[in-house]
Amino acid sequence: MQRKRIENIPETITREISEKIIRNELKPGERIYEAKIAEELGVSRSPVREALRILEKNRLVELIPRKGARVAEISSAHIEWFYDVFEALYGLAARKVTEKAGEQDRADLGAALEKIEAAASAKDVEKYYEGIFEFAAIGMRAAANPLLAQILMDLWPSNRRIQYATISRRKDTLEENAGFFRKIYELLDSPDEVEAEAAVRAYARNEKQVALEMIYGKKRENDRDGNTKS
Amino acid sequence: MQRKRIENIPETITREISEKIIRNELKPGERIYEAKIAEELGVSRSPVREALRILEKNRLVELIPRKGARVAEISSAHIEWFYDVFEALYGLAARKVTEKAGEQDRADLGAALEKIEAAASAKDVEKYYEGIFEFAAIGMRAAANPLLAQILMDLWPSNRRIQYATISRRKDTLEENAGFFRKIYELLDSPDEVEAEAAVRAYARNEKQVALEMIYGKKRENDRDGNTKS
DNA sequence: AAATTGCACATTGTCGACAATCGACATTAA
DNA sequence: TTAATGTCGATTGTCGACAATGTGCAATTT
Repeated sequence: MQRKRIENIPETITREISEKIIRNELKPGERIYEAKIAEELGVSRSPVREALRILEKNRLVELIPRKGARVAEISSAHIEWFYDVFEALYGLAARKVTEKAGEQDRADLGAALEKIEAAASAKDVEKYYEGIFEFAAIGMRAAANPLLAQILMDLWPSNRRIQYATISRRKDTLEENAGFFRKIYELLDSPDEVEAEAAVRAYARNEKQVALEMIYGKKRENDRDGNTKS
Repeated sequence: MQRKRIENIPETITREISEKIIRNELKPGERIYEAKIAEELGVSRSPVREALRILEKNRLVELIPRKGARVAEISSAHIEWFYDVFEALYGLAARKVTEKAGEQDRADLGAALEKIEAAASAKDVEKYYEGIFEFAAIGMRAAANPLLAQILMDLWPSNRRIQYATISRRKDTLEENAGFFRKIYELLDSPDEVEAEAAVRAYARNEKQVALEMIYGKKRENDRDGNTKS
């Protein structure tokens, strides 16, 4: 008997609004009214309120007490802030994975990588995103740090939002990007966790660069990048 | 008239419960009932519910849907998880501070450092904690990354909780600890952000070590699993 | 006309009541 | 005795109504 996980009402509402923000149907700065959402979905305001708190955790909305909810802004500064944190935390995750991952984890990561590469060569963006999500999720499990996992999972929707904004250009760079994952995968097996961390950090910096150039033109040169390759 | 920031009811409740958990008056694993808290404080369950979500963000309680809230566990694994994340994020913050801090920031950091050192030589633990909180808060501002700041601030109560558990032993090591902050402060001024990051990471690793030894003794030498229940 | 004040409306915050769900216990059957 | 099942109390989830607060407009004053 399939004990299907029943989705909460707040989770459903969260997903609903989440998608709209990621797809930019709800614009940055736009007000979100509890009563309006509640009526649209035929529920009371209580679960809507809870959904808005979850969306705040996901950094998709900003809540101001007694003033309400707005769709979170997104600027070049936001993108830098996001990827700097992303780099630090996924770097840590990579180091932990090389230290702790077992056979099963490595096999699962390999399977996810295949999915990523298949999607990349087929230029299937949806499948590609599914793949990197799986890769990340398996990595979280293997890193064996639930606190880290939860922080990163809370941040994932913001990641998707930024990626979505750059989706048109991304179709061309899918295979190049998949290359990062292969490299990461191979280094996760190495005995040197520093190299694995470096690979993930390089990926994060690349994502940041792509997003910034994509959205705000290429107004930033890498003066002193410090990218030491040995 | 001082336009003091008015504290929300949920914030008040959060602080109330927060203190109890940090002081270990509410034990790990203990159930927290919405109705009970609501009655004790003479409010309805709505603000209590919201307070519990905030406490979940602070990692002081764990919420399980349709089952309720429990005081978060605290084990050697939890401590390792916490300080690994702490190290990665404060390391990032340190690097950013060396890059971005202005004159005012550095002056404020210096003032906070003085407070820390004064409290340390007076062996005033409360003042010492105030000092390091200020130091961290100013650092957050100087690092100029609100996302990072918010994540770290959400984690602060967990930090306090772990430190509180080791408070008795800490009185002796206050000055040694203050030394870390002086070193960090001096390196934040150096042009080399890598060294500043390294100093902060060393501090984090030391905190982890102290907490682990303090709470779990040195029982973890040849025991790879560490699962010794009596 | 510009600034200030007061008022009306829109929106969030809080409340008490009811519904849905979970866990423990007792009852029954093998 | 032990395992399965039904029932009951306790607890969380949801609801609609009311209270408190903030916002924008209009009237008033200078």
